Amino acid sequence: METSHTGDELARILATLANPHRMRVIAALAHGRNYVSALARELGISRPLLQLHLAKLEAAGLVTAAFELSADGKAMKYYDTVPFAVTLTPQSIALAARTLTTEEGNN
Amino acid sequence: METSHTGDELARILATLANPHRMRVIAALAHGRNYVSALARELGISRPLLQLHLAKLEAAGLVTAAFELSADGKAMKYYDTVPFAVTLTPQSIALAARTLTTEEGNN
DNA sequence: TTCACCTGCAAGAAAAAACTAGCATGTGCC
DNA sequence: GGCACATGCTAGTTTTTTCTTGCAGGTGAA
Repeated sequence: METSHTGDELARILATLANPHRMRVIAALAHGRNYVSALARELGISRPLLQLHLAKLEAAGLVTAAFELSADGKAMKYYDTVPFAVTLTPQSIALAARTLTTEEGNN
Repeated sequence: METSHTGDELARILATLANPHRMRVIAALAHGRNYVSALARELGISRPLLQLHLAKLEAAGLVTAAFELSADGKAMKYYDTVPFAVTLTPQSIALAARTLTTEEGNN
């Protein structure tokens, strides 16, 4: 299920996952999709903060968002996890590092 | 080769790997061990900066350091990669998230 | 209309990470 | 001694990330 990532993509994925709040978001969504207000209550964090983290997770391609109308006509934004599988080894890091574009330093 | 990590350990590993310089350090060391001054020249970064990154890599358990005397009696600090293999999936993240200690928010 | 729920956004404060510059130590060699 | 190489550390700046606060919009139901 995993296309190999560029160095920049991998760096972004790792940076995104390396955050307690975002790990908990992934954990919560792994149990099933949810909309942001309910998720904020479940995790005990403010909604703007959760939206920030969800935006980063979505930017990294780790979750997806979908609008849906609830039974009573409210617009709900549902988030769900994207199935991903990334294996980290010194070799996989070395391979990804070849495609890093981050400024000057090529090795 | 991988003992399962706590949430905090995993977060630290990911945060450590999510940096272009440190990815390049891993890549360089994957080819073979090296000492810090030579490594700094190879990567084209300042030695203090490299030392900072090496310290973080070592703190995360991704590289090891060993002192050695060169032929002409100079003390050299050699670094090498530690073989690691971490697989990231929504499920593995969810599992690790259970052991996060980062303050208040338990889900 | 008012209340309770959903969404979005942005400005500013606070905290953490990255990076630079500089000085210290020691060695062997010319 | 002076030069070239190795190491270590720290103080201060810059940059990035995180988080709060507060406001905007919308819906349906009492």
